[in-house]
Order: sequence, then C-alpha cells, then structure tokens
Amino acid sequence: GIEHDEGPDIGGPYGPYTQSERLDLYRAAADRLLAQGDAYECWCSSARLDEVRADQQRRKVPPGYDRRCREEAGRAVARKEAEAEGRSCVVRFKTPLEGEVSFTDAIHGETTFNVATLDDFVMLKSDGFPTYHLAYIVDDEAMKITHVLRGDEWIPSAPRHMLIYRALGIEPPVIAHVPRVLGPDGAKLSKRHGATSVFEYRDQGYLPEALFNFLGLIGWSLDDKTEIISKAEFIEHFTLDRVVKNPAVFNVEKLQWMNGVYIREVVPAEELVTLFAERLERDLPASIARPLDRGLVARIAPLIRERIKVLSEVAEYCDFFFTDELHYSADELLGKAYRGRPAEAKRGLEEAASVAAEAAAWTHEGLEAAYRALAETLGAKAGDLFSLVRVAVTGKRVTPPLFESMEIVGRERCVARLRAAIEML
RNA sequence: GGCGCGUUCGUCUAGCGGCCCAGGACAUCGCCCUCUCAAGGCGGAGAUCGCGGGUUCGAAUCCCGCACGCGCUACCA
Repeated sequence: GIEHDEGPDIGGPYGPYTQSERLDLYRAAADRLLAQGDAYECWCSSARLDEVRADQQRRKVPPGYDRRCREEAGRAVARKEAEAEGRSCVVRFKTPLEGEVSFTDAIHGETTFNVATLDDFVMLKSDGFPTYHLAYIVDDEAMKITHVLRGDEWIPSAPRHMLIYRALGIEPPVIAHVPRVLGPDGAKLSKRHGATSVFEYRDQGYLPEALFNFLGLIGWSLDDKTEIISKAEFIEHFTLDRVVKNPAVFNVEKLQWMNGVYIREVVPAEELVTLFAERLERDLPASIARPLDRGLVARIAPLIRERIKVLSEVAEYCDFFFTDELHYSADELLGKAYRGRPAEAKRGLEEAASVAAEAAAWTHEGLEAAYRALAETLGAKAGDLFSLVRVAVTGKRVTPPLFESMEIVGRERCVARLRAAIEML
C-alpha cells in the first residue's frame, strides 16, 4: 500500500526513469569531473586489479586501487596495453590524498571521515554505465530529490558521495541511514526464515495495513505505548529523529498478533466479507460451486473474525458451512467424554436430532436453551453433549460457536448431519 | 588487515542527568470468563540498561577505554 509519486512504471515530470536512457547525463557529469581534474581515466585490466587486490590481501594491507593511472606516466603505459588488447577505460574519482569530509546524517548526526582511507573508486564503467555512486547523485539532482533514506550499510560510502557533491557543486539532500531488519537468528533476512518478499506475506493472508503498521514500528515509534497506528497517522507524525540506530530482528509473532487485531478490530465488516470471500474462493475445495454466496459469507464473518490471525486460516475454520461432505472418525466424534460408550453417544445424538427437528424457533438462543435442557434430562454435562453435536454438525472439534453455526447451517442440514453421525455409530 | 556502525526484558521498543531499584507491546506462565477454539479481563515471571573507568550531590542517560556483534572494503547495489 505504499505508492510512489513517479517512476518508470507510472511516468512523471522528471523522466526518463530508466538508467539506460540517461547515459548521456552520467557521461556529461563524468566529463565535467575529468575536465576539472577531479577524475581520471583508468585503463587497468580487471586481471591486474585482481592481482593488486590479492597481493594487498597477502600483505595484510588495506585493499584498494593502487592509483597507477592517477598520474600521467602510469596512465600512458596502461593505456597502450589496453588499446593493444582492445579494452576501453573506466572513469575513477580522484580522491584527495588527505583531509576530512563530514556530513550530517538525519539519524546518526554529524559524522567525519578521513579521506586517506578512501581509494579512487569507479564512477563510470567501461560499458558507459555509471556505478551507483555517480548514478544516484546525478539522478537525484536532476529529479529534485530532497531526502535520501537508505540502509546503514551505505554509511561507509557516504564520504565518497560528499566528495562528488562537492566537486559537482551540488548541495547534498537530507541524508539518513536507517537500520536494517534482521532475521530471527540475527543474520540478514533471507529465504531461510521464510518470507523475504512482501508477496509471501500477502499470500499467507497478512493485510497490507497490518504489515505497514508493523514495519513502521520497526525502528521507529510514536511514543511509549502506541502499537496500532494508521498510515495517515503515521504520515502525520513520522520524523527521522525518532528512528532508532540499531538493527531490529523481525518478530513474526508480533506481526501475527497485529494482523489479528486488524482483522477483528480495524477492518470494516463489509471489507472483511470481501476479503474472506476471495480467500475462500481460492482455498475451498474445487468441488464447491463458485462464486460463493456473499450473504452466507457475511453471516459467517463475525463468527470467525475474532478467531483467526491470518487469512489463510479462514477455510479450515468454516468449510462445513459450504459443503455437506464432512470427514471425521468415530473416535473424533466420541472424543474423550464418550470414548468407549458409543451407545450413550448414539442416544444423545438421537435426542439431539429430535430437538433440532422440533425446535420451535431456529435461533441460536433457542437452540442453546433446548440443548442445555436436553443435557440435563440425559444427565450429561452440557459441554460433553455440545462437543458431540459439534463434531456431528461441523466435522471437527474446534469450530466457531456451535449454536450460531447451527443457525447458519440450517435446520434441515443439521438434522441430516446428526442422523449421519448416528448412522456412523 | 583497514575503516565504520551498533549495544535497554527472548523480540520490538520508551527513556535524551534526578519522575527509572527502568515503562509499554509481542511471546511466555497463572487465574477468571467460557459449548470447543479464540477474543477479553486480572495477575506473574522476565533487563546487574554489554564491561571497566571517569565527570556529577546524582548516570541507562555525558566523556574515555575495552569487549562483542554487524557492515563496508567490486567496472554490485
């Protein structure tokens, strides 16, 4: 539910938005830097670069480009080799050999780096495409971007960016490095932990609003107690200075709880009916005719909305409303209460069927009263009798409230199902 | 190897010098409610605020050092 204002897919006033269509812009910026003496062409082969790196590693020396092409002499040699081999060059930034760069991060505050630890990084690749460092700065300037928010793994690159901004005479935008979201094991989110894509959460039945709320509260908080917050409130209150600096572990259990809250308390009833109907049409056995009866779904919704946390649970909770094909065993039917006493169970079911057949009004209140009375005359515990009826009518031991369910299933089908249970015993 | 970032209950977080022998939420445990399951109500357990020094009458909050974790160190982003 996060919408962007412009982009390659929806257009906008600052296109083109595709990098391959903006190559001239990057080239122009690189040329300007070249002309100013803030950049130089590097003709070194990747094979040589690999060697240099391997050697540095061996000598336990900080890795980085050895600047052979930084001076005219070295560059001439490299160029000759390259041209003989038909290779072209890259453009590297000519990082000052000493001094400091500092910038203010909206979350981390003022940070200063010693430029001596920076090497001469590539800005324009030999295929004419820019690296991220050049690309985002050129694009953001052209597209009038005001804020750059990115993962904090980018912090070490920021001083390079400051050097480019300075050389290009661009006023840097607000920059903020946000902490990252980790998997339960403290490592970065990956397939191992299941869902790494928002679509997986959508498929499991998490609502966009809930996921938005949850993600919004990872690394940011409104105060010391707010947990449920709408997108509108979020937009109204969000400030970068309340973003935390430390990484967060993705707590799926809390997401689950929050999704449950949205299902039972936040999403409007009519909307929920649509959501449930769509989900049921997808999850219920193909043998059940589509489209599903929305009126029926609407009656069921209030019964299950407070018992599920994710939409994927809906079908297993209420399939018996849609089909008469119930699958349960005699063991399940008898349960603990009637184990070894099928005759008693049978008697109870027979009486229950009569009560159902003869009940004056087919309402859950009336049914409940009648069944409580029946339990008493049978000398059975109400709960035990109800469980018996529950399995007979729904095919399972865990269901929405029994009498409300029976009211919806209807008298005829309930009686038929009770008789089927008796038959089975 | 170098550079950088981070460190409050299991997890997400509040806290920005005294209101904190640290508050809320999820999870967990117990009780209540109850036709099952949930939901709900009440209550409990759970953090020597990474460690060690300072500064101060007073530090989770300020300063320094260390430890640990993570990141970056590509003609990737």
